[in-house]
Amino acid sequence: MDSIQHIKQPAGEWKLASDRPVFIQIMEKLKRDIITGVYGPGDKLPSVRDLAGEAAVNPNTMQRAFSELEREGLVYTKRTNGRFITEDLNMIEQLKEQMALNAITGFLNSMQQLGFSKEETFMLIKETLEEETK
Amino acid sequence: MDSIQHIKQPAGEWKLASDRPVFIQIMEKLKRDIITGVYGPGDKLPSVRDLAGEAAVNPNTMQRAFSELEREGLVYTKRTNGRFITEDLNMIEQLKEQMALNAITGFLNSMQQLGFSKEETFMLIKETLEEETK
DNA sequence: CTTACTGTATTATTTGCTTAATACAGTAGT
DNA sequence: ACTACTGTATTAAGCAAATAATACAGTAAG
Repeated sequence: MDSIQHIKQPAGEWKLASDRPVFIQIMEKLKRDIITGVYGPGDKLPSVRDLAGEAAVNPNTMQRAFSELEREGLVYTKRTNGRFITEDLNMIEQLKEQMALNAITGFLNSMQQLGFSKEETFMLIKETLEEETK
Repeated sequence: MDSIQHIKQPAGEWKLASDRPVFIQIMEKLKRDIITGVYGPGDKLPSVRDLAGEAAVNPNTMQRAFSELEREGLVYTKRTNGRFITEDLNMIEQLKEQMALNAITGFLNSMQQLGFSKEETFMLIKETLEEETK
């Protein structure tokens, strides 16, 4: 068994922008990966160094993102063994609902600030979705 | 006529977050104010110093926001006299459409990244709007 | 002309994010 | 036991954003 090593899915790209703190963008991506099941409950995560290399950031930056995620309870650490996704299914579900709610209210607020009424916003969304389905 | 001075609407609050560059947030707010008509085409804007005081930021930061807006053509400067909103109605309309499009596509992307289908997203928006109207 | 206001420019300092280069203690597999 | 891997900590450096304190030239109003 000389280490085929269960290579995990690259889990999408890491396209990190420079207009916001990188460690926050990393947190957001990892949250999405948890929500969408790229990483399942209890799964072991790649090491800080590996992920840092994959995302082309400094290990310290990746470490910081994980520290925050751990503070929020989404991952936990086995001392010198590795990091794992929480097994609290409820927490994951709540995370998904909360992020969706944030996206929705944020969007509606933005549109309101631009002067669009609820009806107008609704119609624009409807049209956009219909066009994309074509 | 001793200057009642046409005191403009405070144009909303300045709630600036610390997770993104302040000068960008200022630009966004001013764009919204242009779009929604808080500042009309050709209107004279308050001075850099006044706005900086109102927003509780350094005059340099406000100046930077304006420099960028001017680079984009949304405002223009009369040397030592003041700054004015563009009179190009077309440009303002395009700005509104582009910001709306950004909000919409950004939102739809976010929801997709969270694992929601177009149908689910549509239903969630619909429900949210219906609840708010109650 | 004088005064008070414009936008603009300059220099210095601080703060937060990121990178870099190490180092250390504990664990797993051989 | 040895080796390779964990997470973690430390120190130094660089960078961009923001603040602060000025200064200057042109305009408008008295």
